[in-house]
Amino acid sequence: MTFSIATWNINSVRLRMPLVAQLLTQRAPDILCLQETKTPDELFPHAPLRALGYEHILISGQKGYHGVAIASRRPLKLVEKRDFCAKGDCRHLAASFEAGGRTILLHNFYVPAGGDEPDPEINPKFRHKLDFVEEMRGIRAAAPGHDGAILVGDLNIAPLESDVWSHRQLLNVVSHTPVETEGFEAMRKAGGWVDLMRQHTPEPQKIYTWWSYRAQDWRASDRGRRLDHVWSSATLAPQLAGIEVLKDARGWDRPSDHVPVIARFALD
DNA sequence: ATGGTAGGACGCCTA
Repeated sequence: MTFSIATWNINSVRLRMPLVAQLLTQRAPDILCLQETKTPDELFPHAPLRALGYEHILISGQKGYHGVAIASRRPLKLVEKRDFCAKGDCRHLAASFEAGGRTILLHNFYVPAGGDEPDPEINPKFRHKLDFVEEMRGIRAAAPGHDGAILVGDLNIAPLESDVWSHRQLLNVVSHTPVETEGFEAMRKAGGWVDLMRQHTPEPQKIYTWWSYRAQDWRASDRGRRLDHVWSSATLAPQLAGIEVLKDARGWDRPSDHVPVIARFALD
């Protein structure tokens, strides 16, 4: 059997529910992970997701900022909503589900963007981002009681040179500074996670999942970054059948500045 | 070196 999971920073789930419906209708992933839903739980748009067959929905939302959600065709069990950095932000959901006879643990993350100034001494938002990534070391790919784990989300860091349009020009830009990229890769490896997008599309091929709203012509200038990620435990990495970055979604009507990433697994 | 756009909520913060 094949199993697919999509991740998308949607930048307001209420405003962009028509785009979510378009994605689900066109690609029908088994599970959709959303970030930046910007919607308190009591106002989350359950009905259109259920109507499309996504009857199992977990949400962690707050008014105006952040917020993550998981919508699934198959049953989900809530495992954890962890309050990273104890700020009360809604930036994490963990759930387990069954696929191909395996019990899989899924983490959905929205890592803080970190502000503009890449100095933790003068910018508390950057300090928060570094602390958050450090705390993610506690999230392990080897999960007791599970046969494998998947971690997706907007991690707001582009770790490799080929994850940005210009490594040299972004070295001092938040999302690609050495303190972020080195801490990020160290955290990923310490947790036992495999970077599935790079397993499927090795360096030096460029991968971008985000293009700024501020570009005059995002497609022409193509100054993108890979801020969204799909990781798995080593137990699931050999089953990866493909990864697709839906660049076209950046050109949809009133788009998010991030595009969906869909991973497909072939589970026996 | 700078400013550029977008969303939530309605002044200004965050991305």
